[in-house]
Amino acid sequence: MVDNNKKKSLNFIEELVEKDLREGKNGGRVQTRFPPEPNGYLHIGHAKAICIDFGIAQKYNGVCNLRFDDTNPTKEDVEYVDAIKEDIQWLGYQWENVFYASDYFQQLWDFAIDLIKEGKAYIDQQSQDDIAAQKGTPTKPGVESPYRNRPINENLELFELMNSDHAKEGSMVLRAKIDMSSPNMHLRDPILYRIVKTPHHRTGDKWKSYPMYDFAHGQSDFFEGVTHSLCTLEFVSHRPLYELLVDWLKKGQDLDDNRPVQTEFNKLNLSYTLLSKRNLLTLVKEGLVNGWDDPRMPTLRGIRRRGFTPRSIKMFIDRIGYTRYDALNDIALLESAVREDLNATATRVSAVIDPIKLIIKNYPEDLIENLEAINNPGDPSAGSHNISFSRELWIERDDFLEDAPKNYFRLTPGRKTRLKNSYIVLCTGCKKDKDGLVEEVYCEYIPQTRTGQKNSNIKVKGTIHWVSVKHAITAEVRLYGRLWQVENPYDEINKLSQEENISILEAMKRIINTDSLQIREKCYVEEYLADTKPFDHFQFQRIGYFSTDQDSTSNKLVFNRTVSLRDTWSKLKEKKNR
RNA sequence: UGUCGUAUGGUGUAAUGGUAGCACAACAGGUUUUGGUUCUGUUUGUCGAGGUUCGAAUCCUCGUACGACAACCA
Repeated sequence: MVDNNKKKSLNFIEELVEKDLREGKNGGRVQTRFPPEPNGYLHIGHAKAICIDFGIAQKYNGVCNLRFDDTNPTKEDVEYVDAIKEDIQWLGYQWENVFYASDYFQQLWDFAIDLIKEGKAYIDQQSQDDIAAQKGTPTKPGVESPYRNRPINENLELFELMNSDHAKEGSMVLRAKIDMSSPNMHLRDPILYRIVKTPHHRTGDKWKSYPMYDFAHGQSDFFEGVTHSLCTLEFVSHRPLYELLVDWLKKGQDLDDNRPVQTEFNKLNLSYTLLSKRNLLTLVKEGLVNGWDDPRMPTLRGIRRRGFTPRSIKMFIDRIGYTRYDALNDIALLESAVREDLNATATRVSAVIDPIKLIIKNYPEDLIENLEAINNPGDPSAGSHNISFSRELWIERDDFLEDAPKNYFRLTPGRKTRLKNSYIVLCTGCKKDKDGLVEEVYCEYIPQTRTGQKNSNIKVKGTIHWVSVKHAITAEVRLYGRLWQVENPYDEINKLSQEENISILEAMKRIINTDSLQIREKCYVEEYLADTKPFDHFQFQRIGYFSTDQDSTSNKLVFNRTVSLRDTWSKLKEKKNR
């Protein structure tokens, strides 16, 4: 254990686990599971679940298994199974075993037969609509199905039929006989099995009927020996059913020992971010983004491509915590976490993303100086690398202003500015085209002011970065902004589509930020970046943190902006303008 | 009009009947060859009304607000 004086307080789940351990429950065993349905890519909301599922097991010397909840073949695919595994491992977690709910299809089927024999389940042959209508509403009790008291033998026969070639989708379902007037909708004779004729990605066409989530989940937990079944708050109302089915399964034996207990925590909501799987699918299908791994997507693949690190995601999740309050977390918290991580680890380089030429009039035409650039000022062990300096440099258009206010610390005629790692220069003027757009900026360097030289300590307010024109490598830089214009896109989309009677897609189009991707094709980066590999992280000094894109090659470098640096200067400007 | 759940600064989260603390954000200042980092300081909070108690964010009562639940999805 790390010796930290500040005791970090436990979240309510850790407290529960410690209490169970103290009381000797389950023989001191802790077992969790991460149970995704393989029907899409994992997103940052799943990361929160992954961190608690695997984290609890790690912390309490337990086991965490990966279980694919693959009970609906119409939505699932192996493609997702592999992607999910990769994403979990990228986050830095490793499961003990991989299980599939489909491994338990036979056991579940046998259990269902037991229930039928005990008179606890029956076949309903009504239409979907009729069943829904009889279900009542949260405030009105339901009505019992006319098939509810069908003889057991008939139920058994029909259940067998449900798994035969003669089964017709929608013709019948198996329901639990519980209580149609329960205030809890999930207890109003929930459907246990339905007929699905789509082949399953693992069991092929062996099964024609598949268990519903509620019939598979708790039982799977029980079969595996899960002690702590952690899930999100929307399953709170499923818990009584979960418990009832486990009771039925255990037939009253050892009721309290080695029984999986469901505990719910708040799912992740992030401002300006959409995390609904359905809606994300729409984004991809409609081409509103460039695939699941688009750096604007909240999928783990998107986030990774954007340049976020596993550590930053864990830091973020650790900070927002686990509670039972349905919070909306500020995206700024995630950004601050990645800045903190990258600030400590990213190599500082120079890149000019809105170039304009700076000519040092009094510097020899063909002189090239080799200068040293510190890799990370906060970490001396990170070392340094070389950069080339010459008469013509690329600088940011922003870093010159012909008519500057007095608090502007960069190039403006008559003022001195430091060129990072190099000389102090005196700005002398610029050349403009016929439209008044600045084409070139001129300056003179001041001798003996280079880093390490005798006049290098002259006080200058501003320092700007640069890249030598002769040595620069052209690169493409992709800048990302928020994908959504509103703080809570999910709510807004639903509200819009309801109030204005438009489709979800239409509603999405209304609030999407059409300016969320800005591609800068002609940027200049220093030679040091020539052999960068995809997913490398850098700080482009004075601009932000950037990550090499997966499409980047030595012929065409491509970088993604992960997040900008904190920028008190532009904040200052904004305030003035107001 | 039911059941369940939740309310602590702008956001999130601690305090487990005993000094309302932390992170992010914001603001002010110092350091700085990144208007970055870092350091120092500041502002802002217990949903309301009663009750129990020497003492309540915490326990009780009644309100209020918000969220979840009516897929042959998970």
